[in-house]
This record gives sequence, structure tokens and C-alpha cells, in this order.
Amino acid sequence: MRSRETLIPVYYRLAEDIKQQIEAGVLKDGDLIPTETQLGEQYGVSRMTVRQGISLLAEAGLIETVKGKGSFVTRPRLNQLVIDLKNNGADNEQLCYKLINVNLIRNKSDLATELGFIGETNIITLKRLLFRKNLPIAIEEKFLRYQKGKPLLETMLEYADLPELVAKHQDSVPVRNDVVISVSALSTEQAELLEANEGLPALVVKQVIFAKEDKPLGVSVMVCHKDRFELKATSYPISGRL
Amino acid sequence: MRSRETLIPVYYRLAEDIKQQIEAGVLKDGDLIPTETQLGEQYGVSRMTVRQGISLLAEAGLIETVKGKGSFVTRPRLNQLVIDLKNNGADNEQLCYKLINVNLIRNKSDLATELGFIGETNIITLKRLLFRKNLPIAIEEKFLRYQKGKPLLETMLEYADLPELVAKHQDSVPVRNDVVISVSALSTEQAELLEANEGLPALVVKQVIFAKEDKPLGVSVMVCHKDRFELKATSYPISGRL
DNA sequence: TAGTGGTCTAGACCACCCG
DNA sequence: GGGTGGTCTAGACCACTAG
Repeated sequence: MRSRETLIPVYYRLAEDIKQQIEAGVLKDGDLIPTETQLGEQYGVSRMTVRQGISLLAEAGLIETVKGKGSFVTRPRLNQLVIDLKNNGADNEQLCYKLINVNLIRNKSDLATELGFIGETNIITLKRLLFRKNLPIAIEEKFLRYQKGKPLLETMLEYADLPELVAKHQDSVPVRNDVVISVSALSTEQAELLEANEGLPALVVKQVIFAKEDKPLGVSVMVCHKDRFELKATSYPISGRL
Repeated sequence: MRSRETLIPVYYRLAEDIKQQIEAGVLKDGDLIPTETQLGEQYGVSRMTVRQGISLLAEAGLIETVKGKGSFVTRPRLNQLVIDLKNNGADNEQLCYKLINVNLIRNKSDLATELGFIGETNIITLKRLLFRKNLPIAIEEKFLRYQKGKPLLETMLEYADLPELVAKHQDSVPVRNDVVISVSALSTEQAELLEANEGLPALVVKQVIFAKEDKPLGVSVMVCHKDRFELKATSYPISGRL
């Protein structure tokens, strides 16, 4: 039984319908939704099609299916936040970058160890300043393993973010990205770059990219002027894809 | 053609195989993976089964499928981070809560407006202190719309996080959760509670929970001692489900 | 036009859960 | 044992892309 008059797929309509019922409170946390067979009859559709819709809901975190029992409505886990580091602080306002310096540091195994680059002695460091409306808002310093035969283009240095840089410069495939957000005070040098007072509190975002087996590929430390930069995030689950 | 000797589903093995190839660098960013028909022949399996595996990879962000063209390997978007607010700063160390106060504020429409509770005059506020090893690490203040006939239990006040509290106290279904992370200085009162000096920089995590149509349900503001609390996050895409 | 992924069917057998 | 979701089949038609 097709319903191809409508342009949107049946499984999508089914998922949307159930989502509405959950958001309207008709289906509550812990409730069982109709079985796949029932939904199939209800929509005049085969079970595989129903399952496609169900899986959308499960993906979005609206339901949880349990083998042998059924699919339960779950309160969305709003504590899982998604932060988009790339476009943060942007807000459609023109953000610009200014490259401060690029260095190749050789044979500084102490620095390498500190960064977690075990056995690595050559490290590329690059520092840039982020501006919004001619006002410096953050200092960003990156550390990368040096890899022979993978030149870094000037334009890339200026514009790329850490994951992009790592992807372009390294052969290893990035697999994980850990971030720590903390607070510190501006050093003399940092204060000068940010046109602020020494000792002013700053938001620090430290990011480490790993390949398989916890091999660190790159580190990025962003020191942000407290009054000119905020990190924003939105929870993902419920109004994500659906 | 079944391969039921192995206990794990075929579609899962297929996805795992392709994931290995991507992580090993055999399949690179932008590469086309074999077509669904080819994979079906290769694994001796029907196309729907192949699609199930493919969809796992797409979910994990390892590939992107384009209608009429094929499925392309994509560099994982590591800029999308997942932060688990609930278990943050916990690190298996015993975290405890101390309830400071609970208030029902009536007819303070200015406060309600400030919080975004339009047309609402009765607000519940509750403040608690977070400890780790008897050291105060953060002050958390929550603001909720007051809803009649939904009592708040003492134990809940002390232990629940914001999404949980909102879910229990409100009929409206939470749909979105916005978070802003910033830096501020401790007030006299805050400094006293945190056993720290006034003016000390602090990490501020403000969280707003919304129902449909941007109706705010609850607000939480967490002020964290800079040396006793860090926010940690790990990127999700690549090594998430698969 | 040939090839691709997107949707969908009408079955099947299985493992799991519960009364 | 009866019901549930999990896996899988061998087809089908469609919309889209590209040469």
C-alpha cells in the first residue's frame, strides 16, 4: 500500500507523528509506543518501513527499543551538549585571523614530552590572533608533529582550524578529540596581544587530537578575552535531525 | 547466503571492515566506497543488509552518501564536541551536594522577564553547593517556573540536575538546552560560599532549558572555582557507536 | 542511457522476555 | 508459548547523476 501522493517518505511521516505525540505529552517518559506490527497495520506499510522510522526516533534519542519488550519513550538526555568549536563566538559577525608566527622546533624533547608527542623531537608551533571588528578576542596556539614531505601552506596556517590542519599535515587519521575548558590569568605577553590588562581572567580552551591508540597528533590552546568571547552550545538529541 | 556461524550481524561486520580501512588510511577522505550492489555481492548478502551497515557508517560520520553518486569517505568532523554536564568534574571522585536554600518568589515580574519567563510571576529558586572531598567547588543556582500541583521533594532538590528537575516539575516537554560558558569574578557572597577570595575569576556555565516554541522552562547558573573545576569533553563522531 | 542510492514489500527465522 | 524486536531476503520502482 503506497502513499506516494505525498512527497515525503512514509517512515519519515511515521517518525514525525510519534515525535509530535511525545512533544505534546501524549506519549510520556517510559510509555511503550505501539509495536512494529501494529504501526505497520496502522500506516498500511511493511514492517521494515516501520523499523526505518523507529530507528530515526531512536537515533534522535526520543525512544529506546528493547529486544523482546518494545520501544519506550525516553526523556531526552539534555545533558549531552554539542559544541561547535569552529563557529563559536562567530555569530555571523566577521571573524578574522592574524598569523603571529610559525616555528619548527627541533630536538626539544622536553616540550614534546609535555605535549604528549612521545619520541617526537620536531614540532611545528603556530600562533595566531583572532579578531572581531578589529578587536582581538583570542590567542590561539597550535602544536603539531612535524611530518616530512607535508608542507604547510601559508593560507592554511592562517585559516584552518586544528582538525583541518591535522588532517592536511598528517598521514595518521584523527580519531578522537579531547577538550578541557578552564580559566587562567593573562600573562604579560598575552595581555599585550589581546590589548588588555595583565592578570585579567581568561577562558582557556585546550584541545588535543588523537589518532588510534591514544597517539596525540596535535594540540591547540586558545586563550580568550573574557568580555569578548563566550562558548555557546546547544543540546542535540531531540530537535536534531528529525 | 547466511553467515550465521558468527554471532555478530553481517551488516555490523561490513561497517566495521570499512571503518578499519578508513582508520588505516586505505580509504581516504573523499574516496568512494564500493557501491551497495558490489558490497552485497562481496559479502554474499542482500542490498538491504548492506544499506544497514552503510547507515551505521553514515551515522558515525565516517561517510556521506549522495543519491545517484555513491558513498564518500569524509574526514570526521571533530569540531563537534559532546560535553556531559552531569558527570563533569566528577572523575569518579565523590561529589556531594549541600542545599543552601529554596524559595518561591511571587510577583517579581522583573526577575521573571530577566529569566525569559514571560507572563510568569511565580518562580522557584534553589541554590546548592557542590563539594568534592569537603572542598566547595561550585555554586549552582536554579530557576524554575512554578507549577501548581507539582511538589518538589527535598531529596530531588538536593540531587537532581536541571533537566531532571524540569522533567519532574513541569508538564511541558523539554526540547532544547542552550548553554553559554563564560568567565566572571566572584562576588563577596560567592567567595564566602566557595571559601575563596572575592574577585577570583570563576568559570560560569549558564544553562537554559526550553520547551517548544522557545518557551523557557528552567535556568541554571553554575559558578565554578577556577582551580577546582574544569569542563571536559570528548569528540563523538568517529569512535562513538561503532 | 546506465548506474547509483532512496524507498518499500511480503515474507522468513531468530533471540529474547514474560506470564 | 505467544509476543516482541533483530536480522535478512530477493525482489521492485523511483529520483537522481553523469557521460
